[in-house]
Amino acid sequence: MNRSSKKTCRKGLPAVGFIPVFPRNPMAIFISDTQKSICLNFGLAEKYNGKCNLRFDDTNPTKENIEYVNSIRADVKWLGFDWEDREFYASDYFEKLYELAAYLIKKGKAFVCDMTVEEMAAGRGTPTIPGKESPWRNRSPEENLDLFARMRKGEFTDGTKVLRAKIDMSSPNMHMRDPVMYRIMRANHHRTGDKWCIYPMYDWAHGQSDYLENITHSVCTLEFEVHRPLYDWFLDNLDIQENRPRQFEFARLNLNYTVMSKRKLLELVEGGYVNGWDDPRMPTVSGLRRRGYTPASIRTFSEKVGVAKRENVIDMALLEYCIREDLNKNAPRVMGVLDPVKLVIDNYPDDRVEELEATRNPEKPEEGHRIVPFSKNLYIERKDFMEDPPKKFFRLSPGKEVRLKYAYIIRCERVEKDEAGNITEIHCTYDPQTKSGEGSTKKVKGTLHWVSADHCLNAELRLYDRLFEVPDPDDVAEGGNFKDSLNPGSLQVINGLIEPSVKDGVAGQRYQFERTGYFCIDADSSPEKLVFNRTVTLRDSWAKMQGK
RNA sequence: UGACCGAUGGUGUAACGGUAGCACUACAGUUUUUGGAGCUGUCUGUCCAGGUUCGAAUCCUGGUCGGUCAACCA
Repeated sequence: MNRSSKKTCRKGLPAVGFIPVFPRNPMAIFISDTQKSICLNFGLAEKYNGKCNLRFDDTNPTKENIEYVNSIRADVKWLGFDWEDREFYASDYFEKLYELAAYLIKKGKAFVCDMTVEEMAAGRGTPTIPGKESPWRNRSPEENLDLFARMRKGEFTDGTKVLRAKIDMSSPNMHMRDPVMYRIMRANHHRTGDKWCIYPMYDWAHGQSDYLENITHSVCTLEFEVHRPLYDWFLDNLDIQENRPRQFEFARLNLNYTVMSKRKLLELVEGGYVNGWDDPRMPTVSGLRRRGYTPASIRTFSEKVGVAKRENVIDMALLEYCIREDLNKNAPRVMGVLDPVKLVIDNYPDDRVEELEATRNPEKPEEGHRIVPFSKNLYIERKDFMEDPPKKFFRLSPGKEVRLKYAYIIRCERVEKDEAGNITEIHCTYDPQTKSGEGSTKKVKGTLHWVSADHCLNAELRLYDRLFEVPDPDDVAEGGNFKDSLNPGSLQVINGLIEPSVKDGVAGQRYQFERTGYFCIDADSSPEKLVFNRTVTLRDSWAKMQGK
């Protein structure tokens, strides 16, 4: 937002409501413009004590359908916004828009034009060359009114006539060169059925719908900036003085390591590079939802991103920060081993099983604890053991001690290997004096997560990573394609072992797998086959150190 | 070769004409039964040139760079 629009906001809202406006028809809400716009609109309304309407600008029946509307509605609701009973459609106003158009015709400000699409394109000129006036431009208001009425009645075939605003064919702003207001289009509309065979264009319907809804701030993305003079022209020529809506523009959101254009996203979906619009790698609301993002994290993200008119590229790290911040506070902890290696505690009784108390969430002590079974045979993370460790490796290695989280301190005595030299079993001894919570003062540098071999659950783990390997996939070399930089490792499916407490989790339940990352149960999961999506890893300063 | 819009650390975003702040990132220290989280600190910025002014990120002029606009799409 620029200075003046900000000032307008600060002054408070004249009377009622905010914004509205919905693009129609994405298969999914993209976080780039629609989501940002939703958060912005509803956020502003909240902040300035206004109201935000939800309006679908359904002016083109060939490009809209009820599923689009429903998916937008579901996503907005999921984000946590409530438009109460203020769900509107431009099609609610078709009759009024028709009357307003007739008003302009009577004033000599609009005319019916018989040019073909090609003729019109040819006569439009270019930004530097003025266009030519339509030969039909000077029909009388009476004739125009009659023709317009007959357009509505269906007396003309599709594409043979349009209603145009009479403005200025030599304007440097192409949108002011007698823009089309209505076209003839015999298409079934998802709300008005076959009642109409003429449909208003966006520019015509939009501002007038804002006016009819008493909108004060109509917010849209930057590319509509050049439409604003037309937006205002309609209001002026309709002689609207009171309660004039005003259009404000903001820059859409760009994120690195992904693409944001609908066309490219569609290409990824149709080419099978991802599994649909709600693939957890997609920058869509439904994708992020499935990935495990919370509505709160997306709203926080939208706030942190800010609003301005300059082009911007937001670092994916900010999005990740927002979800980690939320999940750290709210996700219950659980232990899960992604790449298991067997660990045997030689001095632990064969048939003994201890039920250990493990903190559910250290950020919320009031949530108490869960029970985790501990026994002689365990699995730990393969990378938590090194036979020949570098310095500063605080994990397990021969002769060294670590704590098994919530359990005991153990010492590695020896390892077994297969013929290829891979470690198959790590043999340890435990110190019975060091049980968690029993006051042992013995300190060790490292703490490992683990699962009990006889009690753990198998689970499919879908490890997601950024979709592209480069920050700006759109920046392609000659002859290249944005898909060239697709990250082949953006989805890795593995089998992991998880502590038994997750067995009753339902789809959508989020956890922190201690020391590894945040995961949520996918919709594909079942009691027979658990499936988790990795939302985001934990920050890993050890990995970072090693990377250097 | 037109019109419109924009330009503040690596990335975003603030600052009635009056101390350039906040967040993310990065780095360092501290703490820790998650190498997580927390806490403390550090680095890096007003596109350029003129002008107005006691004083300019802010106002003016001219450049430079970037974006947008020529569907019966939205």
